[in-house]
Amino acid sequence: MLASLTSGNHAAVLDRAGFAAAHDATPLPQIASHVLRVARDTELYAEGSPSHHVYQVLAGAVRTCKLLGDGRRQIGFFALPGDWIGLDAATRHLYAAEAVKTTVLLCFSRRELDALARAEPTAAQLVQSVLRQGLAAAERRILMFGRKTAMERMASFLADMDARLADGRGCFTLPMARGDIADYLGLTAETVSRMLSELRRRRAIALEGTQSIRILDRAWLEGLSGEETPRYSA
Amino acid sequence: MLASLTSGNHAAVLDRAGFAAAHDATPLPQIASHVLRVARDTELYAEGSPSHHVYQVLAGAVRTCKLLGDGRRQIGFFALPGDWIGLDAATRHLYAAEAVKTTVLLCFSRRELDALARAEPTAAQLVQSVLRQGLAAAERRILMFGRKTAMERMASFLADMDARLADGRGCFTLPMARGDIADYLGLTAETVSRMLSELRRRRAIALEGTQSIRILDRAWLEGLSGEETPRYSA
DNA sequence: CGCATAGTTGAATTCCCTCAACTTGAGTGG
DNA sequence: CCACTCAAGTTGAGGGAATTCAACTATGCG
Repeated sequence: MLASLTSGNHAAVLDRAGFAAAHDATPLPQIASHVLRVARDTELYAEGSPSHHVYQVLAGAVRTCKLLGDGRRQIGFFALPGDWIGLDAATRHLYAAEAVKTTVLLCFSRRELDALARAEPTAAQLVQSVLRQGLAAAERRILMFGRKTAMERMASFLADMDARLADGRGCFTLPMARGDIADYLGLTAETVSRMLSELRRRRAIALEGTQSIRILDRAWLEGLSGEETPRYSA
Repeated sequence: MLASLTSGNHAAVLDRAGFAAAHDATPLPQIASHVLRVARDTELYAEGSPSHHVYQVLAGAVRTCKLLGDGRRQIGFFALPGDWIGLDAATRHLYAAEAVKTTVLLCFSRRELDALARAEPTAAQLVQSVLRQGLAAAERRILMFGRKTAMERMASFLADMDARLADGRGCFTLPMARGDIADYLGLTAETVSRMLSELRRRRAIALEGTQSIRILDRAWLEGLSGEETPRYSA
């Protein structure tokens, strides 16, 4: 069942021993799943490959990405613990999925999930909800790409990461490198570096090493990220 | 029922007379709907407003858009005949929706649609499929925004419009103005105009008036749009 | 400790935006 | 039907934000 998944990459399938504990994390305990541990830069599935499995991240981080002919790369999104991957594909994956660092995932059979969704309205609603959230995230990103400057993109990214992985005191460790952030934001690694330096100079953030970030001035950062047009307030 | 929808804009609600014919166009004949005719620039719903209705375009065109504080505008997508609008919102609309020109729509109650989706697996699957297609479109756009040049964006846009509204001989009439295209592609109206002129000079397209376009060299156009990395070919 | 990779900083370039002038075209009323 | 008007579109010149290219500095791993 996992042959197609493991072939061509270095994914290691854990046995069902370490399965029970992790299993509680998913709201779909009815159908079979495997826990998967994959190393940094391992490809979960290729761009354009048929969609046989769906994953939920338990630990680590995954990037979805797409390449243009000349090597330009775009990262679709970063999946962090709790996030789903591969649910968007109807039959084939538009983007590839790769582990940003050592990552643990739950792997579901797409066919079983579809069957469950047909039989169980609750499961169908879960799928619908995940899709809707993905669409909302994509739409926010479209605004960001179309109309935001490099600094505004950086601020939006940091605000997002702060919301998704901060410890409560505004501290978090980025799982991904500068180049990944650049390809996610539609910038270059140099520009990302410049923006981070600029933010540090203005005391909006503090950097410890290259991956650890502390948000010092969240209000200013969110102001920078541009969002603010509640024409509707009912 | 339609009070909340018509208040604050100039939408005119047609009576149920012209309803039967249009009704056949939707795959959801089980639940109540109204046919709506709205004038150019009419707002269907505002950015951030609660999501009470869902629409399907029968004729005309709708743009979804979002404004930043300083007036920068981003268009999310253009809904053409057959397309759904407002299904992406969980509770509130992220983007506003406005008619690009005189437009006829089918209007469904969100509550009824949700109820139907809960009761009828077929309806749930339709919703899921619309969401998935929307997500796929958004992901293509993310790639476009992140990594494509002005000319590549223009070529992608023309290829998309060609696929969605051409008459078979590569002729179609754009429903939207240059400024709308610009805000859709994350460019300025001037740049859109320059790219179109450039494409005409290179004999890739022919312009008749400002809205009518004929694709002359589809292959070259699609090459320009950048997509071409089938790493996977099974 | 030394090497390789990742990150930072600077200088020059490029692509697109801004601003401005001009042209086209659609709609209106004489 | 034509002239008028105003919005929309086109084209050019100049400027700015982000990229590219290159050098240098950290960082982490054997």
